[in-house]
Amino acid sequence: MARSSSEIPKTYDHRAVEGRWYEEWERSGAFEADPNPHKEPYCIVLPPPNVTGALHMGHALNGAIQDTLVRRARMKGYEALWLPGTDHASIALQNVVERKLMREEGKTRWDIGREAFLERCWEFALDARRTILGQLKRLGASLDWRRLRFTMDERYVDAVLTAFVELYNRGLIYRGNRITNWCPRDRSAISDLEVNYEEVEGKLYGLRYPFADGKGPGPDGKPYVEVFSTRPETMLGDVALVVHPEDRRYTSLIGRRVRVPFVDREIGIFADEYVDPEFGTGVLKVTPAHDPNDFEIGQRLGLEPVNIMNPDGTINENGGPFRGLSREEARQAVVERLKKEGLLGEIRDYTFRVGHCDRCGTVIEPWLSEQWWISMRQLAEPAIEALKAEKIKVYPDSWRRETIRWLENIHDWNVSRQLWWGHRIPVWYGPEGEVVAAKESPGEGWRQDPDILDTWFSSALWPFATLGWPEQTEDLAYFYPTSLLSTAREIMYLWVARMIMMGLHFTGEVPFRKVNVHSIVLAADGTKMSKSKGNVIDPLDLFEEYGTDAVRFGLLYQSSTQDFAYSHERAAMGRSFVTKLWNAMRFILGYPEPEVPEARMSAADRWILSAFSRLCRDYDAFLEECEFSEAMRRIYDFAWHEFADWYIEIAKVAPSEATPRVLREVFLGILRLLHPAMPFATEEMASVLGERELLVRQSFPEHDPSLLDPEAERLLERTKQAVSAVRSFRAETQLDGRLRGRVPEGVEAGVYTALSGVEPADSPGDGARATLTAGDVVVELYLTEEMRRLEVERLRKEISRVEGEVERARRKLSNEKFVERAPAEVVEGERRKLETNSRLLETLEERLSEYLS
RNA sequence: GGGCGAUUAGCUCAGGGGGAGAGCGCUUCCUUGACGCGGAAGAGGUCAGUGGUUCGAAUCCACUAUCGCCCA
Repeated sequence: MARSSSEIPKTYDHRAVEGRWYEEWERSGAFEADPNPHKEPYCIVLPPPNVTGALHMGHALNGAIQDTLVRRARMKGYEALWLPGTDHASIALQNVVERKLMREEGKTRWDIGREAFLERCWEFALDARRTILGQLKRLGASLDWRRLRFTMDERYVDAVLTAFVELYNRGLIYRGNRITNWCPRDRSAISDLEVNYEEVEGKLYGLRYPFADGKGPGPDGKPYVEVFSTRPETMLGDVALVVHPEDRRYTSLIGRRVRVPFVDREIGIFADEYVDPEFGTGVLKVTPAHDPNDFEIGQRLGLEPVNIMNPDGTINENGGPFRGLSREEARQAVVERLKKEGLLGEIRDYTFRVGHCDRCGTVIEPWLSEQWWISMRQLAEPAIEALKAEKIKVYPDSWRRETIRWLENIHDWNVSRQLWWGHRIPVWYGPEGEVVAAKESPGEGWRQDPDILDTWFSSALWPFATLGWPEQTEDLAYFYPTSLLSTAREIMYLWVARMIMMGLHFTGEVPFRKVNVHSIVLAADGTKMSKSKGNVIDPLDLFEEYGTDAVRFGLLYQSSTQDFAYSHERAAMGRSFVTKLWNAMRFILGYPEPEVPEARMSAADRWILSAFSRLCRDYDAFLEECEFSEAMRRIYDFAWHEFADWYIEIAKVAPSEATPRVLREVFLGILRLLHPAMPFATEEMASVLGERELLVRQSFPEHDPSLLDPEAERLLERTKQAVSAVRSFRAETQLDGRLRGRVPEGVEAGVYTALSGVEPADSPGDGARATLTAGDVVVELYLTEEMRRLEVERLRKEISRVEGEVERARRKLSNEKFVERAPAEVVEGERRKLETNSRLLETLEERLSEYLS
């Protein structure tokens, strides 16, 4: 039921509206989607947020993007499913819970044991999940909540175990003793992608290894070999020294033996191509258990690694006198004792890069340990093919090529973690030393592997496991492959590439047809938002202050391929836009609605309908190509600067019989187009306007070519220019009063007269005449005699401007090569410009000479 | 070290071979019955620099500088 405008407040009150509409949408089942043979499917799976934190600006942006696409698809008649879920975030959540445990009870996870610890994790996860899901509702996310998934759900766990067992049985998963990125605090391996390298200012220590073979001093006459290293403590695990085979300085060293101080071990000196003769002394120490390159050298030389460290980063029994010390203490102690024994050489300042744990910041130890690995080469091949063949489109495309590059250089994936919160590896060790992979224990006396899987192993199955895989469900058949995945680029490798590989492996199809890689929302100062910098904006605060739609619009408006700084200013812009629309609605409510059958349309009516129809076409195309920023710019511009600034003004002063209908129709069209991006405010406005059906269920406006009317558009364009010319004239001359003038040719007379306020007249009488130019329109105003001098001045200025135009076109056209090689329409355009400007110039000069005579 | 991207109005950003655009900010005017979270009219850019390709370059190419982000 429509209300009259006087009862409606001047501003839209988001606080009173948003919650109500979300409930209404949910109640009416607007977000529910099920296999429907009469409709085309459209499906997006929500990148599952971690159950560790709250909604941040990145979630808000990505949510706005996905919601816009899903709501649009729904309105376009697709069976559109946006599937919600959350991720258990193994290492991240475990870290949070461990810290909490330490803070509140002073205990570690080992103090309370695996079972009790997992209980705490569950408690925390369920609680955090409630928070973040509630926040997604605040965002307006049109998710089908009946289908909520969690990576630790029973069914999901089954999918994870099924996938592991299948890969294992195909020989794609193997166990290997290799160098891993070890986090001593977590006491777990982590993946390459979870290591952050940072530059640190450190030292390079000269370490001296005395000869132990009794063959006298080295080529430099010294009784030892000096080697430079940033990590003296690792010498305890040295198994060899190496020099470059072509390094003449050291040829005589090859084959000799030296003593490793403190641990009573003699090691040989070998040749290996890996050595950089330019670095340090050109001699390298080899510690295979604590460096990936050394590990490889050790293998080439056939030497047993010596592991000197415990899982917690302390020195183990192989470290001789340093046993029990931490890495840092051991370094100090080794250096001191070397010094005492005269085995310490030069110490230099040295900057190098050290890996830190992505989650807890601890310095990563490259450490030899037994882990489960997935061979990636075979899995990557089909993914590379699919990306090359563009079976998956990526926006922007540069990320498709980046992902291919990464896949082409892929390393095997370490999937085991020595953590507790997550999917326990379904490998069982039998009493006779058997090893099998199975979802359940093969029987009495079998022991399950204590490790769990990398979180990304389970996330890699997300697009199909959420739809029921490994069962061949109706959902899976209907909604898979999904339509699109929207994500931040920082997880392209970590997650997206792996979903593609796993999707192709387990279902034979790509998991999604499109990938949208969205920008990063930076803080107002242009740097990354971070808690430590204190520049984080909480989207919930913005929702509260400006309204959710305003924030969403602001985000989409700035979301192109570049990262962007988001500030209150953008949200304020969105809010102003909502207010503008709101007041347009109030105007329409108060606008009379005479019932005129077969009402004739004016040129202005045809113009706005034509422009609207073009908007429908362009706006939809931009959304299709994930160009959200451009789409928002278009509709903002149309709604504000065409519809409100001009059409509403025309409706006030020069309406036709059809204007009430067109006014309402176009405005409702704008609301429908905008609904996917700004769901709450548009739904509210449609309701206030008395729409019976919820906007969320209405259809998306389609481009209607029969409404295109280039002639009406040209006519109104000229009329607007003429009106603006008069307004400029008024502002410049400060002539506020009534103006008379001839109605220019080629404009819509009624509109021009009403909006310019120029009273039509046929002649200037005794007075002066002002000649204004507006594009190719000449506007004549009749002025009093006193205005003559002013007009002479104005005319001179105008003439010199137009002369410039004529000169410019003439120069271009006199360039033979231009006429010859430029496209015909460009040349034609210049000719037209020359012609109209010449005519204009003639008119202006005529006027001037009249005045001067 | 390798790769990718950016450098456009005071600020935040679009655009992407054929006369520089938006929002905010700034100036002047407006209590016009949709809207001051507004209206009208303005001011303000050798589109980072240097070469090149082209009839024509802010736009394409190369190099340089500065700043990001990825990967070693």
